[in-house]
Amino acid sequence: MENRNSTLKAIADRLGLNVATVSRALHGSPLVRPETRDQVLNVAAELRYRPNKSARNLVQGRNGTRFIGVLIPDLIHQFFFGVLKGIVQELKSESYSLMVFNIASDRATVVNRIMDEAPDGLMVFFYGLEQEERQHIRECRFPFVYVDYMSPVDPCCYMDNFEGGRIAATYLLERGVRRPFFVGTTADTQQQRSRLEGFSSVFAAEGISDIGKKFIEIEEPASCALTTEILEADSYDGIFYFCDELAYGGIKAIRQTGKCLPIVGYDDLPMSEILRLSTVRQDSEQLGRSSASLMIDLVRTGTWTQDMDPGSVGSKIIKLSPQLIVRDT
Amino acid sequence: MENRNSTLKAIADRLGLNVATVSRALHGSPLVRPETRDQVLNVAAELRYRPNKSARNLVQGRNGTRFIGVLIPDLIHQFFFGVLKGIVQELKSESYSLMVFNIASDRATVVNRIMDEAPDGLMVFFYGLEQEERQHIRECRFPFVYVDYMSPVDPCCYMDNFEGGRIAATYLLERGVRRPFFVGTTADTQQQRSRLEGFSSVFAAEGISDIGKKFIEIEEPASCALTTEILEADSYDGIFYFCDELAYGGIKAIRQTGKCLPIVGYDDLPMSEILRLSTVRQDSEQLGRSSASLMIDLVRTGTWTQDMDPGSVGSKIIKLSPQLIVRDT
DNA sequence: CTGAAAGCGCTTACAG
DNA sequence: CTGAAAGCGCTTACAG
Repeated sequence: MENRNSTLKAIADRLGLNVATVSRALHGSPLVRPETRDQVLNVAAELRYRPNKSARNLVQGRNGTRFIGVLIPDLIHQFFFGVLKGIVQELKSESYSLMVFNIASDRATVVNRIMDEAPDGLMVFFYGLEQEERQHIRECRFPFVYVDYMSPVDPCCYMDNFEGGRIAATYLLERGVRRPFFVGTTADTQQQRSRLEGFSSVFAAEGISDIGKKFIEIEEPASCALTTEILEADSYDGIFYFCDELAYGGIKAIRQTGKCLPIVGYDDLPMSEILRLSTVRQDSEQLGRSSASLMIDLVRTGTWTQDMDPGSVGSKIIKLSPQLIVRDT
Repeated sequence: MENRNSTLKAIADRLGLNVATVSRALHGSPLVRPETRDQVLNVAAELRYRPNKSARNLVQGRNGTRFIGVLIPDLIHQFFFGVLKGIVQELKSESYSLMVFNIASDRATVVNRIMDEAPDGLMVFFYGLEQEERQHIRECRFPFVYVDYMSPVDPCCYMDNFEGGRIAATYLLERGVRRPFFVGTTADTQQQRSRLEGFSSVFAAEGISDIGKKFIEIEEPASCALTTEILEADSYDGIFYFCDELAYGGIKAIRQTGKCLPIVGYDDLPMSEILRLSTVRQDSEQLGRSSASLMIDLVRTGTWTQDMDPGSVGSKIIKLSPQLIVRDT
């Protein structure tokens, strides 16, 4: 029950003034007698007057402050922090604020909420969208860009996960691994599939097609337990973890069991350096910056995705490369 | 040069229709002939028509979607991520979006931008506000709450830093420390002052008033170098770091020099567990959740800070306690 | 210093 | 099915 806001008119009536005068008083115009102003201010406070933003924007010819929307899932993954940081950094030199929409809040209505808000652009940072939701977004009346998601037909900024998988495989291969294992997550994402494909392709080229796999929640204990199993079974001689967070569990297991084999993570989170984890680095901040930069470009040029011709989308797709970081594992 | 948006009228004129019809067509009203609708849709696309949100909101009597603003500095500190995560989590069960304002974007205008946006509430998460800026915010026409900042006269949700300092001191004291050192940061914040006061008070009670101090940037190498100096000078027998990120440098220095002394950090970032750092834990997510919850309470009850009487502010102040985590350092 | 009036762009009864 | 009109709450010339 949102109690109806009081209006200029309410204040004016109360004081026997005209709305124009009230408006002026509220804006500290010099064209109003101090006593009048004070009266107005008092009544305004009493009535808890809040100006109607829409009315003001309408008359002033601006469509509200400019802002970019970002659609994310709950901030579950450390990696998101870097991305968000990059976005915020890039946006700060522009006069755009950032509106965060949480897909986990109310999945069914969030896209409508976004449309209501009509952001100047939308950055979609969520892997699990349904086809229908994608289409819905594509039809929106503002530009959008996928962040960390590869789409051949939409503007996007993504990390080359296939290449990342290849890098990990090559590293393990060079360290003598012949029976590789992949520890993934239960979320079947494009990222994971690509990494695994890239990873497999390298081993396949060496005639190694039998890759162990298991998919678990991103939790250190789970990963530690799984790694311990792997170590004890002794059937694999190297592990590629979908992400560093999983690899940390691996490090722990290796320490505990005293056994040793090459492992490689993914992301290069801050703590990986300290743990001396070899990993495939994704520069999350750069991803954020590049995405935001692309977004702003689209907004400035008014490039609605829905009426871009397929040929020109290509120039709006940014691929960033991961990088091997060799440390002690 | 924001090119003026085309309006309903533009479309109507182009087709010799009335704006009402165009409006209906755009909303898929059944009261419009399919052919007319298609024409309208085509012209709308061609003209890149975007409805004026302000006008629509105005006529529909809603003041735009509800959202909470959060004023933050650049996402520089890991700790922020947990807080943000907590806020987003808390907000998701409510129908509020989150608008992020970066104080680092344009310090001079950001408060005005916020006022323009007129959020339903503002969460201020920034330690370094000027007195004047505080006053400005206090006069805003919406409720606000300070996050992780202790104010006796404003709604706020903060961690008890004095107590945290005491906890750290007590821990070191018990481990036999008599010549403590404090490694702080160059940013002279309320947080740091309180921690240091709490820390000092415990040692003072033991007749130890000579506490070494140095203030540096939050960078691992800097902290490592400083710690190395301290270790080599051999004048201090225990170190309290303002935050875990600084303590990590300390751990490194201890490892490198082979010398050893008790150290304690602050925050309990995820990697501290793995590094086995003893630390004073702040539950950043809880801080986020509690702050957001307080914010929503204020918004719902329409509690403007500017007209709360001092007596009742007390109930709008939430103090959260840090907690000692004993590990190997 | 104050008021009456116009108009921002839209939606929605009210008439046809 | 379509149009003419009113009105949302505000700001700002234009008159006094």
